[in-house]
Amino acid sequence: MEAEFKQVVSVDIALFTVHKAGLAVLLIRRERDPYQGCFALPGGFVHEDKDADATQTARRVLANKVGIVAQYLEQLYTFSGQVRDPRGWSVSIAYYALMPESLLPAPDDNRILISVDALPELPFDHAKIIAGGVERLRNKSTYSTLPAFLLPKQFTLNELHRIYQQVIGSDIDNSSFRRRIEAQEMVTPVEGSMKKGRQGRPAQVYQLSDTTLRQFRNCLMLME
Amino acid sequence: MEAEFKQVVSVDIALFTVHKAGLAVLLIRRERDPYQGCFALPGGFVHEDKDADATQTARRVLANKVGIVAQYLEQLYTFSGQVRDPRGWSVSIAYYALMPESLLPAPDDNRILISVDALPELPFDHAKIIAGGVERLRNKSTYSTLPAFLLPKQFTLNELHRIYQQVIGSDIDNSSFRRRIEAQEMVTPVEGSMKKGRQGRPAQVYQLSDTTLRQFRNCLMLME
DNA sequence: GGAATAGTGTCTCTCAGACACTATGAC
DNA sequence: GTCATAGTGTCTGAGAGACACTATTCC
Repeated sequence: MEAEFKQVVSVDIALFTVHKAGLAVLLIRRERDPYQGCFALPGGFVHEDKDADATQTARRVLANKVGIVAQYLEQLYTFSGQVRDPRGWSVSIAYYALMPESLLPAPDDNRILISVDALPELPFDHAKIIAGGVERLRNKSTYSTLPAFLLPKQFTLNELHRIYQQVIGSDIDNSSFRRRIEAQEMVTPVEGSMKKGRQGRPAQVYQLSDTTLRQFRNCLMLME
Repeated sequence: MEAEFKQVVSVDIALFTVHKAGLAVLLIRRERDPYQGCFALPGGFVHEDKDADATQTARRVLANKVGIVAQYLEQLYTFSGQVRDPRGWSVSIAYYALMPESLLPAPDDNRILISVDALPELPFDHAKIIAGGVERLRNKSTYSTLPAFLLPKQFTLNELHRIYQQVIGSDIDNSSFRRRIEAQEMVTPVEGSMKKGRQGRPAQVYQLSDTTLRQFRNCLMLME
């Protein structure tokens, strides 16, 4: 009786990073049919026995297929229906994740970073997933420090400023940016830590404040 | 081989309306186990043969169990895992919907409206679904005309003002509110249509502008 | 000193909240 | 006229963009 209600459920993840001064997404070559050999988002089936919930599936896929633990992972939308997969009715729970490029394994023949402004044609709903992820990320960037997860844990304000501009794809006034970040106490200075570049004045090093990290965690907790 | 990957997938809907001057959600008495006889959100299994996708499942459930066509329906979050349902590993795609109270069937023994501030204990993840829906609705109310879907298609600005206040649960200055609504061209006046109350000056009748309706539709389309 | 990067001060314009005001109906 | 509801005008303060300015390092 219950068997007739069961569906194939998978998870797909748009992993974003900033690469070559712009927002990019990770694509991997598909090992199996359908679309074997094509580039697509990393994804996999939900396994009742291995995964406590779908978010764990997403973490398992990122660990196995990309070899990372994501700095930030958020559920995006669930796509479903008869036509999205040639194998028939299916459900895909889409996630997006953020990582600094420095913590990603080097791209190779089976794993590439592609600018979100120059995407090839993609199988399933993957183009929609990426578009939705970009929109959510850009939107959240206007009122939170989400792009900080595209940097290592410690960063300077100018690095954060640059990554914001690369995420939203347009310029932000540096002084307005600093005012906003500091007024909302989104970051805390790392005492005694200054970063020297090749030239110029050394910069104060910051990290996300406990308050900010707690907010991101609560925001996800509410839904899990 | 594929059978071991299949999951039970259902849809649950938090249907919001404004009732007794506050935001309320519809609960119906469960006809079957588990939790038979308890009040819970309307929901049902996805049927491959009847539903083109999960949003269609949501519409079918609202039609069958509540007898309505929702003015507004949006996917909220997908809950999954071993522990959320006593029958075992399951997936529930949660939606929220908005309706004017005047278009809902009268409450009875099996169908009640409960203030979101005075919820009883609820089965499954239903408390989380409602909390998530309330948060998304309140959040979207700060920058869109979403609460208009809690009113009939035509309304006066003061009716809209009242429903905003009831949704967010606090007062908004009337003149700021009108400025905002008119500046962003969210509504268009219905020519020659004035609404008389029992007393006082008659009010201009408005409806959501085509631009606004298109925006809501696009926002959903991106994800479907 | 100059070039490069980090960080600040200040002006202006816009917009939201507060709240006093006017307008038009029923009685 | 009063009461009730609809709708407007105006002041003020907070915040964003523009942009000129100072600060600290390497060479």
